[in-house]
Amino acid sequence: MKTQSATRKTFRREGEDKRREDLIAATLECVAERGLAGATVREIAQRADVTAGLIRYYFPTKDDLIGAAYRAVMNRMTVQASDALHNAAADPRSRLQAFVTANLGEPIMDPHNLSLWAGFIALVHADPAMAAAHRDGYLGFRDELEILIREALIASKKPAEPIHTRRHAIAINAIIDGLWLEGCLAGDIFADGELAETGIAAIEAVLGISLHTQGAE
Amino acid sequence: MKTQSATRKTFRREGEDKRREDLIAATLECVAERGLAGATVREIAQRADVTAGLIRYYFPTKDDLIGAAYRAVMNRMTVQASDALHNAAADPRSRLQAFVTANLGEPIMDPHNLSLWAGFIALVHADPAMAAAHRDGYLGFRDELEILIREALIASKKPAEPIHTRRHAIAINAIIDGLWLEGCLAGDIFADGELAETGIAAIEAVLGISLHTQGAE
DNA sequence: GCTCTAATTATGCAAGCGTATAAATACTCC
DNA sequence: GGAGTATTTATACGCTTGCATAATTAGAGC
Repeated sequence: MKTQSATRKTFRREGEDKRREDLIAATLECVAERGLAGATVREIAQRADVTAGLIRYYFPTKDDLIGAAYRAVMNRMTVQASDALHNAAADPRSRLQAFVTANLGEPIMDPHNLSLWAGFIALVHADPAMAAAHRDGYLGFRDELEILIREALIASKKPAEPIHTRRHAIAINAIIDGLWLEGCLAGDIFADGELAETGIAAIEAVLGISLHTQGAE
Repeated sequence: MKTQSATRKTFRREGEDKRREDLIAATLECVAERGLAGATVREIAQRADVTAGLIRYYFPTKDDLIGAAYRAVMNRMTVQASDALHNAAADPRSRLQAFVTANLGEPIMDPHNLSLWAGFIALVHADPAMAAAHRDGYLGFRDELEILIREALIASKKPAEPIHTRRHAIAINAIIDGLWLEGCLAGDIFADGELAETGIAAIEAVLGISLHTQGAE
């Protein structure tokens, strides 16, 4: 109907959570499409179908919104990878394989995610709070990986002391990160599933075990 | 002396190459210190001890300067890695090892380089020209790596057909990139040389050969 | 040493930015 | 259904940005 007043925008009052989520989602859209520089308060507001002033009602400053968006992305990727674990078989080697495959396929291996990630990483160096947030995320990921590695090694009757698993976790984390990077940047020059396969093979070589459930060494 | 006029800045005419280099260097300083957003024409000019207008005399647009700076960084890292090869022993395995070690140590593995790299990568997605520049750099690096791998495999009497070396190059490139990333982001949580060692060990496992000259399999 | 030109400075402009603040309005509660 | 309040809009301010352009000057060549 919007015959309300003359021109003033009609609106609905949404719950605080809903609005925050919408604003974060709109921010991510902006960053994905036009980079961090394209994520202006006005553009974000327009995408969330809201006027710019409202942003400040929910986020004291734009940087707070950006930071929240960063955490949302990292959290989303982490959750997606963990989901893959829940749907995986019980064998630890299958689980590790599922984890790696999930991280090296859609929707995690996506240029948009890289743009977001890179944009934030560039800020890490200047902003200590952001740096801390990032390190936590990184170590959390590596810890989760290290647990998977340990269980896979044990299932293959290989030594799995911390002295081994730590170094393996570092190396395998690098393999996943590196391949993720390559796939995000130039996914089109790789065959479908090639990066995941390459990653699995490399990890098998590093650990000296097979990740295919039957015929494990 | 500078009693020239009243206030006007005194200046010298520099060669075109010198000025371009200075401007690029100033740009890199800005990006490294305060991120891409901190690299404004005025800030860059100030750092190059020049007025802002001059930038446009050498670079049609700011994006051109940014692009040139990106290429300069990538080129610098590439050259530094290649330098390590020239000082390496003749054995292909030693050369590969030297290449990896160089990429996973100072001055290549440096937070500043990561900040620069990440800031630019964030733009790749939005700017096709930058995307092309990046892809060239990436493929160049991987090709160089693939040659080293092939020669190392041959020296160890292993199969070195393109079908093998391509996939190995992808995997090993990922290992190097991933470890480089980890080292740049959180170098302080690793022991000295730990990442390089980890990388060498992982690469040896992937290739199934030893990279230490004596006692090669 | 004068001249001429290319390199450099100085100044200004229009647009877009984040943020502040006051006015308006949708919803809640009695 | 009327009052009150939390949410939302609207407007404006001060800054910074990239870019354009005119005025100046350092240095080369004769």
